[in-house]
Amino acid sequence: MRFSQAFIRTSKDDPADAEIISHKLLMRAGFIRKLASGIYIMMPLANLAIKKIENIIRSEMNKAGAQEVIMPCILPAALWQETGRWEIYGDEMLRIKDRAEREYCFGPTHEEVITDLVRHDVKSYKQLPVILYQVQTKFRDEIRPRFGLMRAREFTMKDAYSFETSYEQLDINYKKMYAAYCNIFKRCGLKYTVVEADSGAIGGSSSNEFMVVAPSGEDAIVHCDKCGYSANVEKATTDIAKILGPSEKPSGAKPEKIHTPGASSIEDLAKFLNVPKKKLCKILFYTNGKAANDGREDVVVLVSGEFELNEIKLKNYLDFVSLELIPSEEVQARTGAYPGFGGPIGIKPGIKIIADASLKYLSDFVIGANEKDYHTKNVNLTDFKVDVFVDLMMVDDKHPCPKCGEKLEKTRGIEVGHIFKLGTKYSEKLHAYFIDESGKEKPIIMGCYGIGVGRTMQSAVEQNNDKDGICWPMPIAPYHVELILLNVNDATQKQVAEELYEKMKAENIEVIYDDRNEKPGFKFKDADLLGFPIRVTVGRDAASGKVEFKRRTNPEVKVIEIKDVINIVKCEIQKEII
RNA sequence: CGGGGCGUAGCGCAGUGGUUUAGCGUGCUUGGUUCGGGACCAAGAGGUCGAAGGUUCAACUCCUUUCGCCCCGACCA
Repeated sequence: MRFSQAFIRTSKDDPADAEIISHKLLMRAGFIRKLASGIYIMMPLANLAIKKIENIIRSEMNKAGAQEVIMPCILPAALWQETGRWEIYGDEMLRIKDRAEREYCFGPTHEEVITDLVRHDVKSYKQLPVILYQVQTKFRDEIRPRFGLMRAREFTMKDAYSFETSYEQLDINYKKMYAAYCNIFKRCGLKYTVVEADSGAIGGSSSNEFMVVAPSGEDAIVHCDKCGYSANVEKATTDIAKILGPSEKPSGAKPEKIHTPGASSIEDLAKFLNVPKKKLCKILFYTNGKAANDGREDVVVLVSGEFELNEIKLKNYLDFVSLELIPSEEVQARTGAYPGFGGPIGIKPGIKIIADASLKYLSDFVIGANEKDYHTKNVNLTDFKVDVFVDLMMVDDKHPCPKCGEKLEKTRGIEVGHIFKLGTKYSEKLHAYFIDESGKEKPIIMGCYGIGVGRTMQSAVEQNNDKDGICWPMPIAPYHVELILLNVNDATQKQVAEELYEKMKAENIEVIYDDRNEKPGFKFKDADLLGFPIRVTVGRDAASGKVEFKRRTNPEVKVIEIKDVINIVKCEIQKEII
């Protein structure tokens, strides 16, 4: 491609509405343009990178035995009504009507469609297992789109779905997809980590997220360098026993009210009583936010004073659409507890008491007495009723790894891929059944596997840039080589550059040739901003048969013989494309 | 949806109730000089000041409504 003819416009200024570096760079370098909030145009350069990512994905999916299909974007309401998600999906689903007032949505995901397809075409165990995938546009009406392609409303997703006759088969396919995903992100040149994730609303027994490590990531993750344990904080846990010590037998001492004036926080109380936080119990009051006459549900939550509550875990456990703290002035009336000095003894009947798993390690602990300025000490689990114990603690980077006890590291990540074991959630609702060897009808077991394509591209930029611009990893770079003619008025330079350009094209080298009549500095700045991995500069040494060779990420400039250019370039490209 | 901010030339921004012709930088066009890290000179083109309504002798400026965009939160793969 000749730069002079390319549809590329770069800018010196950061766009006003971009916040993170990758968004700024993609805008400045002319890769993407915003059409509306969360809706972007892929310019030619972005399209080239996207297509490379898609092709890496395709090759790995195909290698893993998956088959590509293309499902529609416009999906009829009826299917979604069958699974109940027409209502559940809520405002995030973009709904439309046709001229006959028939309802459709713009597909936010495709479990319903693919399951519908399979229920019609698969009848026998002999047709299973099968993995189908597509690379296609999704629309999710996000409450708050942000950071360019990171959280767009319209975006390209590779979504795959597996169908099996047994959980053993599902495990095999899940592992295949896991491995394919590792290959995909590795081949894209990304530094990524796989974390245990909460399967959340989609359900299922197991779920992993593929995270590109970046400080701007929207997800917090913990990682253990020693054993490799990695998890989203939504899901992560720790070695509670190691922190709280082995559970001791209750001493037998009777619960006793103690005066603790003004000590309503765990901090104050620990100081006032001069006891470690792990001898204290924290109590919190949550609600689903509904009105009293409209299905309101209030719950009491207990956590060891040593830990913070992880609201995401709590919300997922409760399956509340909304989780809110009960306003402190209403706590007493609604739960019977005294805010600041609340305790589980004396809670109104009917209010569920949920305890973090850490409570099992507590004995003779201190908790509020439901009376102003009083706590109760020597409390044990035998002194009140807990409805359920659930893992609700929030992991911190001072906590030990739940698997090996080493200290956990906390980082942030961008979720570029997510894989789930779905089980029979959709097959049962949509009646996607098969006949097994013994002639029995059974629901098909399913898995689903997604990759955000645009997000993957932007993550690559987020992870590979410097003060001058983007540094594309070779495998997904829109062009491998930028060939720069420094002075278009110098006949020798021009001839050398033109010949090199033609030769590179003939050798199928992906090259963009900066033949514009611009000053050298201007071209260098553009080249750095655009960030193609190899720069070949035809300048003053052209007369003596030499040009310059430079890698984007290496400041060193090598002067090489013109006759060697093709070989050197090809060699550099080859060694970085897996 | 709550809180905050912003809509003025392609982009980034200034600006003011009373010079009737709305500015700066950059980008764009033309001519010339330049040519190794975003050159210089000159001449140009480009705006219903987001939209609608109102107040006023007079509105880009004040008021109301509305649309759009960004940030924080809630929420979400």
